[in-house]
Amino acid sequence: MTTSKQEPNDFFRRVWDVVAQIPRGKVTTYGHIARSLGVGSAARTVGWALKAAAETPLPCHRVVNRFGALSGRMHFGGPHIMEDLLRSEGVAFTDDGCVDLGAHLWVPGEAERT
DNA sequence: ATGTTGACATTGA
DNA sequence: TTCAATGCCAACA
Repeated sequence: MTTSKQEPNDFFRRVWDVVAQIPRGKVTTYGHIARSLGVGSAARTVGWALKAAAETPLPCHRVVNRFGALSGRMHFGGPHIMEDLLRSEGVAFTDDGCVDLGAHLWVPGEAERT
């Protein structure tokens, strides 16, 4: 008790849980994560969770916006960090500098299919 | 304490 | 078809 409730609410934890399940070389989008959580519209909050996840061991660099653009690359401590990380994992980029979702888009739940 | 912003997405007109 | 408004949750001013 006491007070301490420093840990974030379940929402953040759920987002982190999904992000932690993203396989290497794959990427997912905020909307798919939000949908997997059951909210579907809280994509913005998912972004917040990722920002918090920036200080966690979660592969937040595998999460991009719906266009496959590395929206949060600026929060990694370096604008090229995210891109370099994804490339290092075997992710392909388009001429637009976005991730090839058509080749690396991973959806939560599809992998849980026992 | 309240209001606004923010790593977005979806729906409505 | 394209443009605008709304929804969600948390942190910051």
